[in-house]
Amino acid sequence: MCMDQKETDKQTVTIKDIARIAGVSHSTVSRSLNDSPLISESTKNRIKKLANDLNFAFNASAQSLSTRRTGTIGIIYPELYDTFGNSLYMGLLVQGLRHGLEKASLDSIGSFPRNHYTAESNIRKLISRKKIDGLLVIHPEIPVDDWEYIRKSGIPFVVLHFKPRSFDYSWMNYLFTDHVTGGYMATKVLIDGGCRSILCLREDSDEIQFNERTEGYKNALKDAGIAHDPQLIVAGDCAFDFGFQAIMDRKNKLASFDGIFAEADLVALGAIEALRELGVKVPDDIRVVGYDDTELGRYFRPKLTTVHQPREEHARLACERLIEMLESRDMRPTMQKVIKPLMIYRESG
Amino acid sequence: MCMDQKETDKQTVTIKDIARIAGVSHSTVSRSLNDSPLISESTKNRIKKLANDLNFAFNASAQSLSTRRTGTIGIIYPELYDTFGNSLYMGLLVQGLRHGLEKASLDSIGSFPRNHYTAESNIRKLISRKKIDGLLVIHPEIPVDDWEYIRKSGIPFVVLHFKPRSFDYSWMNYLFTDHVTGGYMATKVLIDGGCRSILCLREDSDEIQFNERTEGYKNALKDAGIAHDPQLIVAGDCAFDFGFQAIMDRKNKLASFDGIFAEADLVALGAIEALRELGVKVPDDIRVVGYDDTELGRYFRPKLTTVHQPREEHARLACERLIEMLESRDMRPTMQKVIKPLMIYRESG
DNA sequence: AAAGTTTATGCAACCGTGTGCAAGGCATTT
DNA sequence: AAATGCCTTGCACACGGTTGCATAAACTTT
Repeated sequence: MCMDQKETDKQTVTIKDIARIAGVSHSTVSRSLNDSPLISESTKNRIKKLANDLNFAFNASAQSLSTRRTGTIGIIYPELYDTFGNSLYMGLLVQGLRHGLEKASLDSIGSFPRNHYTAESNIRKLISRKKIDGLLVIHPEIPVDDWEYIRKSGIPFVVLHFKPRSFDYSWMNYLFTDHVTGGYMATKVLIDGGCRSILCLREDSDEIQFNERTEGYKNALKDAGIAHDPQLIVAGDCAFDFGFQAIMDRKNKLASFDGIFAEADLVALGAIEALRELGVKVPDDIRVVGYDDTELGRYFRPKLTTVHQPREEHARLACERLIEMLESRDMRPTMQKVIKPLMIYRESG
Repeated sequence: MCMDQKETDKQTVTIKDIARIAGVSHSTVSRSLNDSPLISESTKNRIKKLANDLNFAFNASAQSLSTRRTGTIGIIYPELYDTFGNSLYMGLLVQGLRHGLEKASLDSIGSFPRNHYTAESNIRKLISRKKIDGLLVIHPEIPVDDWEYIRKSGIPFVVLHFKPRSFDYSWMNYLFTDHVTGGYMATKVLIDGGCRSILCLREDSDEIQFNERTEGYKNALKDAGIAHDPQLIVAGDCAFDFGFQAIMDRKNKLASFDGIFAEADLVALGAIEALRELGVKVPDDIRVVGYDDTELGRYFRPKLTTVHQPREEHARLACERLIEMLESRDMRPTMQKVIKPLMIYRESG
């Protein structure tokens, strides 16, 4: 009597349904839809048309179970709200990765290394439960046992942006930025602009990338024959307030430096704001160079001279290599790139 | 002789392996690990211990195929790089959602509504292929046919932040911000501060949320008995440069307004920068109020007075409702919330 | 025309897990 | 001692696909 029930409850169509309607076996349907050369063109076309008419779609779970391919990649990246500058950079990088994966019809599960609530390893869970085919890792703090697990699992992966600390990455496929060169270039800009005493505002952590930036800073000074003054290196957390406060703390000895290398754009902007309030002109009195080339630096006046990390290129290359690994199953570290950053000359430095 | 082969190639352990080793059937293992009351405590414990020793993990695909549950939620959200302000807001919101889902052991696939390369609908694909159990939608531009598809599919979902245009959302579970009130509050702050001619810098689109903000602006003027001057509403794309340029374009008639309501923080900051260059004091000469409470406004001087949207609360509530729907299968729109934003009083307005 | 070859299809097993139902074992009841 | 009932477990099928192998049909070759 009531047809609604049947209409509404209609299960989604499977290859068996198609097989029944077309009067063939479900194997034939499977092969047809997968474009197997074993099936005649005429049958294939008939089946394909039918599948299309019925709005057929493969059941991803069933297909994965059978093929051992999920069509999903895990992207491990840090919480966004750490620091503002990073959050944007990270967002854009992940965005780029998503696009790269999309091109190959791959979905992406975004995740943090550890579960926020149970301290369980999200990475292990995704791998062991076979939810993903591969991994893109962008995180400064992957625990050693997770690295170990990733390695043993043999899952294809590419590491981006953050060099693993306390774990050997020489066998991995990776893509980093040469922050030594970045720090060097930034400092060089200041030196070339006539600065002789350069304040370095750096992140207060032993994250490799910041150490490298500082190393580049020191190298540039040395090459220019400028004695390195440890007093001029100040550490804090990479945020606007650190830059602002660092300058305010020194308002009575502003003459002690004539340039500032801030290891993050946001810190540079904080410093500039403080200088402005103190009536110091940037870049006329003090030059300032940032790092990261977040959109921020383009907006504010004076426009920020900064170091650009080529995130689009990073994202593209990483996806390409990962997809290659998925297909070839060849995990050898054929991509170990350390990309040189780019100096963006604007007004502040 | 050579055991390595066997050790290395060891397939992942399945419940059948456990069954064989424990000398029981795989059903017993399945039931034990799922804590079925049908199995005796002693057997359960034995099996669980064994599973643990063997590092067993369920195969997600197999489990999904059988249970029709993937444990994965799709999050549809816009490209990050649209406008800077939005990108950050979006990132934080998505972050909050991830955390909410994590609490219930749900993974999340992030996606855009349309594939960037093939113009195919990512939403339909995720649903039809049964890759996800539910959907969190944060996007101003979901195509009508996608909405239609979502509705027919019967999949649980919650809409956040963007009211669907050109599609009836009265039957959906949603969580929006009351931007009329937001616009009203922002404008009221200016009026209370003594402003009588308020420039409104709005997004040049017919996105509902911006229309609402403008509506609130008009309402506030009306309530204050101020005649509304259409000349004072200027549209542009919500970015720093729009705010900057809008002021620069009016540098000869700065006396024609004494307050600015910018419908996005970034626009407000652009305007403030322009005013600063023109020697106009904020808030002494002209008051400025922004919208969104992106971290930006906290940093720059004068600190931005702005309208805060409670994203943490949005994220939490949305996840709770979605999880509830997943469990109860009751899709009725019991959550239709329009949350009032919060005025953040700082220095600029 | 018979044998051989190619092409197209179906059968059945498999991927790893969940679950209704039957059945065996044991304790309790009559 | 037989009947009853509960607790525990296994069997077998289902979930929706893929794929090796057998086989049937069509086409060549001699």
